[in-house]
Amino acid sequence: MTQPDSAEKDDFDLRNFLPFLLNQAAEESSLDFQKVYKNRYGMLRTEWRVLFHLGNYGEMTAKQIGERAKMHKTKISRAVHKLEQRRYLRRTRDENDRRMERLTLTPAGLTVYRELRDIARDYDARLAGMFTTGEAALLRMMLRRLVGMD
Amino acid sequence: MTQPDSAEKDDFDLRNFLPFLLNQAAEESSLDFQKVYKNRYGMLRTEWRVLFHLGNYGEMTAKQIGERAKMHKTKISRAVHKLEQRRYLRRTRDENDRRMERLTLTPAGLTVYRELRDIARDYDARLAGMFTTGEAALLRMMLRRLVGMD
DNA sequence: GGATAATAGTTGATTTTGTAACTAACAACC
DNA sequence: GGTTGTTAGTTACAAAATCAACTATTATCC
Repeated sequence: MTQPDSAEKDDFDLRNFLPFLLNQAAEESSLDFQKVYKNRYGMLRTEWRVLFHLGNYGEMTAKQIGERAKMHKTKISRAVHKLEQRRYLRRTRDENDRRMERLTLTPAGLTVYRELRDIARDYDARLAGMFTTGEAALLRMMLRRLVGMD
Repeated sequence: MTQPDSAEKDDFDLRNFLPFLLNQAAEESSLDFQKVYKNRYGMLRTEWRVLFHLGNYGEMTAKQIGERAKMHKTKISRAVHKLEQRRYLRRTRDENDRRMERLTLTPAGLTVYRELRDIARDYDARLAGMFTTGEAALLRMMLRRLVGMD
């Protein structure tokens, strides 16, 4: 592993490249939590995202979830189907605009959501525990800014 | 979108959940740069990652790349094949241990690497420009810690 | 030194994602 | 009020990721 670019100065360092670091961190930070909803509930990432949105925000349409989660509508469509099959959510067509349907969690879905939410909360605390309170707050703030949430 | 959990206090906020935020930020921050290597060189994410590792660190084996990039070996195997087809890299079997092969960029591969590296550098600067110098440094530090790089 | 286990990398089958075309319902415009 | 354009969501097909089984080579250990 010699530097091929030692002649020209290659001051670029992949290990500090933000998109790379963010991807690594995202991957790493999702892994343990993923095991829970995957092994315990047989859910995919797309599915828990939909579940979490409905649990956290309440009734939403597929469109709205797509906007908030930045997920493509086909992913959502399929996730909704799976969650419906498992009786975690119910869909009711909007009578004012019959193109869209209102999605809500069933009691069973809400139970699962609450369980996963509690685990998520602990998990988040564990991650945040790697930093001081101020640092963690700053981290969230910066990530929100990167995402355009502020 | 009413809060279904208003009875019990649901102080969990998906918008501040670190794994979610990290995923969003990673997605967002990869998108623009992805367009470059995708549209301009027809490369996949896996492929530019391998290319960047070889360009940035010099000669490596597939195994080593897998460890650093936390990519599964099948992904790497396929990415290496593609890059080889495009004559961006060359593989030579290690004579001491004939199971592995040393991967190096060809001059053509190095040229592409340098071009993408420069774009990456600019792009990174643009992202970092959303924060003060100190904040950006802290962000990188925190991400590295999350990834277990420190 | 020969059997057994481990390692580097590949291949094939399955699952998941991405892309584009589609249906159904509504909106806008003339 | 009918044509044209948009929007919500689905479906079909192609591309890519995941998982398990495989080959070839080296290491271990009796």
